Amino acid sequence: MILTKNTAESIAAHLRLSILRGDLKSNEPLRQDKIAEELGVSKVPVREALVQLKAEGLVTLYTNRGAFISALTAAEASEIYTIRIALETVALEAAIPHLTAPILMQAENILRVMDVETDTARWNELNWDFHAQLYQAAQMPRLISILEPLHMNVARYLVLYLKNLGFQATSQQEHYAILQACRDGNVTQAVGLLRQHLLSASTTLATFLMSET
Amino acid sequence: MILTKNTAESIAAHLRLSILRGDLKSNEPLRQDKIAEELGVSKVPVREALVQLKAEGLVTLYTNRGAFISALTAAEASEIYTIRIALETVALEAAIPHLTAPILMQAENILRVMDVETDTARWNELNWDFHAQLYQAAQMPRLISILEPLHMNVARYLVLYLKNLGFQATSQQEHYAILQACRDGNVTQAVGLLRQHLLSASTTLATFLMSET
DNA sequence: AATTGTATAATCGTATACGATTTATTGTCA
DNA sequence: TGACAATAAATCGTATACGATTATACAATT
Repeated sequence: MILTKNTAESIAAHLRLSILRGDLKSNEPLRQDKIAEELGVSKVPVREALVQLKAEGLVTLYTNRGAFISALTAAEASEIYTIRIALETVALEAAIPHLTAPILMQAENILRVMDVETDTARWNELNWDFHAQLYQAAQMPRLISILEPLHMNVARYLVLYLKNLGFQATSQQEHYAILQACRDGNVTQAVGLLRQHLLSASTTLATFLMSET
Repeated sequence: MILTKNTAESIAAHLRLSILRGDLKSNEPLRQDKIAEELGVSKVPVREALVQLKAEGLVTLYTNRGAFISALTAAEASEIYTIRIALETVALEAAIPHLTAPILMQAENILRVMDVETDTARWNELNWDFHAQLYQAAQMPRLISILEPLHMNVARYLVLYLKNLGFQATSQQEHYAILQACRDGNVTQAVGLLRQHLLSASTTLATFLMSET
């Protein structure tokens, strides 16, 4: 019943983290033999992992040419945020009635850790943890499984921008505001704040991607 | 640059169609050896196809136990429709300003074919073709790639219900109404009609899934 | 009769091997 | 020198083989 991680899933998790952490950059080729050798496995599970990552949009597969880290255009980033806004507002709206004290406490704890986290990649992970912590109360696992790869797709670019400015500070203010609205059970305000939060991240990323040629 | 269909993708397409057409029923096991033998290939590409279908939610993989056609509970079906409503209304809204005469014509042609189509499985495919025809004008490929498997997940159950009642007739009326609103460029009405259209399908499926014990 | 244990069969997961395709390199000719 | 063909190298895609895991059948025990 429990699905123990097999080799392919472990490889996928490893590659996912490498992409999120920026160790693997956009358009970089992922050589099956090389990955297999590095991890001490054969190509077959590596290929299965790549198929999985392709479904998540993190890599692009070209037949007989191999796998490459997907690059995001400004238009694609904008599309992802449009989707995220549509889905995350639904998730939060559905979640708020089911938020309990322990959930809110845990969400706040994540924010407190983020306040003092200096590693941007780690901060990025915690960022999603905070959002996911709230959304999971909606009891919509498929919705979350759709959101997760969308988040990762933009997060790996945002992480490059994080160190630049006061993005993290602004973001944290918005997080605390959203959390407070959730505590108050104010659905309209919480959803509105979340939309603004995502929109500001969207424009930040858009300008960043534009500047990159 | 062009991605020619490799063996795994062909197998995935074949299995997808078998699931949609109801040849493979819920909870039915998918034996890798059997599929490989039937299609005259080895297990490796079959496994890659199964990983792909798992990502689409059509099959569930248990480690060392194999693949099974995913079964849908009433709650999961409801969740899928919640997601679809959120995304498809966004898609239609974004699409309407870009709808051209040829697109509208093609959409109407699909509806005309559906009017006289007796094979429910084929009708089901055309149903998605109609919606996708409109959505594609939104220029949001990732949104459509998310919607497609969601549609297939519920369509394979709806097809069982189609023959029963005047579901198809009602559905077609709604389709024509949506199309007309699109022609008029009336975004509010089109989106409202679409929401109603999906909601009625959702309740239809919910009652059907409830009746199945 | 129900339950536990064991042997056997079925099935899965992955390493290895090899042919097919693409990419890089070299060499030839205008 | 530059374009282009031929060859070599790298890489991919898939079949085969085999150990590992799980399911099944049946005997032994309580």
